[in-house]
Amino acid sequence: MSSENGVGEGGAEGAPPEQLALIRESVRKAREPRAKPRTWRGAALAERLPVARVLVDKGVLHLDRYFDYAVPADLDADAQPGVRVRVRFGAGRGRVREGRREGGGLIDGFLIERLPESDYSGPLAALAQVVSPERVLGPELLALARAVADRYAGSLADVLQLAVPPRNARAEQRPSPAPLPPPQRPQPGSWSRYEHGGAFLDALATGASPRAVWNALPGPGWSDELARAVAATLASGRGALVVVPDGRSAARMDAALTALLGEGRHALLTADAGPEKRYREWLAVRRGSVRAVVGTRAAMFAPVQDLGLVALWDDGDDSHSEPHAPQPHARDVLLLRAAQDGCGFLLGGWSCTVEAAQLVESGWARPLVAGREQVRRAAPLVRTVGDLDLARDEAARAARLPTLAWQVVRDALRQGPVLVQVPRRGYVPRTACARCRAAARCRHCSGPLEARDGGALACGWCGRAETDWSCPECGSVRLRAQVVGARRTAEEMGRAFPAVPVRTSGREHVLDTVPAAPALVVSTPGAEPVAEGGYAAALLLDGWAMLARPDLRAGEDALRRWIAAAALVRPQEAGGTVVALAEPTLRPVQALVRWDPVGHAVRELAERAELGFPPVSRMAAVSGPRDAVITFLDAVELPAEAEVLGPVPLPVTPAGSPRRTGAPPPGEHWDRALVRVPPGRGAALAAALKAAQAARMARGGSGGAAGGAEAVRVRIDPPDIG
DNA sequence: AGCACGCCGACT
DNA sequence: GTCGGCGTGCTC
Repeated sequence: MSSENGVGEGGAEGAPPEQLALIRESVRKAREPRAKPRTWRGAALAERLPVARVLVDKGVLHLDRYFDYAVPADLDADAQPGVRVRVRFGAGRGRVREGRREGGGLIDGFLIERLPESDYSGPLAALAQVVSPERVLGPELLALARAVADRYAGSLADVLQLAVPPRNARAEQRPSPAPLPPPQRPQPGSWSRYEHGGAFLDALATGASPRAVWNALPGPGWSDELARAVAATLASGRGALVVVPDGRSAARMDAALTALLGEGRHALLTADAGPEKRYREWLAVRRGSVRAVVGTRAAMFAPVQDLGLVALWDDGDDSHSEPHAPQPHARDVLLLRAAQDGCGFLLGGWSCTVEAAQLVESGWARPLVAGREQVRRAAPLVRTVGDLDLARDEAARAARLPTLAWQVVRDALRQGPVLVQVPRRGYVPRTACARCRAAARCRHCSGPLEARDGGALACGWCGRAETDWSCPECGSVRLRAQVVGARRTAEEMGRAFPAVPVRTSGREHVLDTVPAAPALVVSTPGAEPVAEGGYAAALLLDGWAMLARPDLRAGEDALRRWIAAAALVRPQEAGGTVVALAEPTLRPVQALVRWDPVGHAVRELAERAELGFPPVSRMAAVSGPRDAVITFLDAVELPAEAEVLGPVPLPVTPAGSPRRTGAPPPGEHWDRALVRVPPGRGAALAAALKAAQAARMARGGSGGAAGGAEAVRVRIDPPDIG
């Protein structure tokens, strides 16, 4: 103490400033030995590899790096790479109490690796605890999580929270069953309906890693076909992973796999199993007891050993998009896995997304499709009712149901159940051409035009006003915001066919299946029950509502939902008919009539490339209070080719409305800017945004999600961008 | 987010 | 000469 004072004062009086700084520096140095023993002095350290590199489980970006801890001798055996640990973290420099340095509270982390020494110059704190010796985080999963974090400008800790389920001691105690030997390779089954179906299975069975975009034929065959792809992969001695959008399709896959391979060869990872069961299944996969996995979104990270195939069903379903930070999409996570592990890849659905088309277009994946003859045999007859038909249809005005629709339903009800697809509430379109219903777009950046307060028209992306709009498709200068009362129509349908039972399936009550008996089954998109023997007919009532949405995906989404309903209808040769209330001149409607979702996706892709839309270019959204967004954009060192659109005000969330991820907190005024980069620059964009985010966190900006007024949210691949 | 550090003004 | 304000930066 007195020596400190002596050094500080004796030389400081009247000394020039540089010398003062020098003296302060030496004071600091003089103190170091007391506050920082160079090696940790508590219990004895592990003899070999006494340093543990730890990922501290805090999602904050500037903490997205490893910290070194000393390994006490008594934890040496358990402290292996991949285990969960607890460490003291935070609390500034820490205090010295009873000869030990103590930091702040205990927090969780993962032990990444053991090292002979640390490159950290300070003293190391000791691992406080090895939570359990179970090595949950293997090198492959770590590398995947790292890649996902980079791809989405997020933190490794956030991704690991999605990838590794919470620990459950009881599940860990139970030993997993012994692995079964590989099964026989399966027969091709209905894969023979596809042009290269048999070859695809052969490739998997012989240990190759084919990559395909599979346009599945309508009907119930898909789950058995996917199961055969899994079986072929298992037969090669490798593991397989199938991700499906919801619990119902997971249950179908579960049944198909059990039918083909029996019990015990696959794990089912879905959200509705309890935490213990879920962790037990996950552990069985991680330990190598089970080589095949079927599951919903979270299963995309399942640590399948020696992965030979990743498969995704219906990638256009938005439940494949993870709502938690950094909001990765199952398709992209599986793409990263395929790239990392060099495994097979299968992207399948009845319809086709633009992203799927891009994988084929770029040559990365091969198309796996059926010939026209097979399509004709499997698909129902599709008929449309457009404006012209309605105008000529006197009866429709009285009954509020087009004559054609009424006739088809009446006839079909003699043969079996009829599906009626009605739009979900909340599909409120913005602006579209009043004549041809093409979405109204900004002439500068092709963003969606929105009606502002007072009726002025402005771009939802770049904010530029539009005073002189005319439709580029048909030249009309009139706009409209369309509203459809299809729900009412569906109710009235029940009255139109009073002798027939009406069943409904929607958000609250989702029916899984309906019997083959005649019935009207009214359902919102995505909740359609499967009918035993197929529906005799389907009526699609949501044409305008879906197509007039300002979303980039409006056409693709509408087509996907129509096809999802129509695929449950019997083939045309068995009398199956679909009536769509939609303008037959519109592109998605034509694609439905011709049953050509792939052609539709390919044309959409070409258009997106031309307009600079994702997925051909990559976009990121930056949202938050206007000033924060502007400051942030000022600070980011964007790649040279990046283009910033906006910021523009986001709609204010009304108080009491359901909380949506990405939406501003109720009552707050937020802005959003979009940043767009050309193909190939996505990684650079993500890196730049992440760096800027980390910098602003460190600079005393308040934390991310925790209600900080200054924080901005960064989202790569924002959905609903207009 | 915490929390300790350090550099400034008011006080016994 | 010492106490305590808050602004700044680190957490192995």
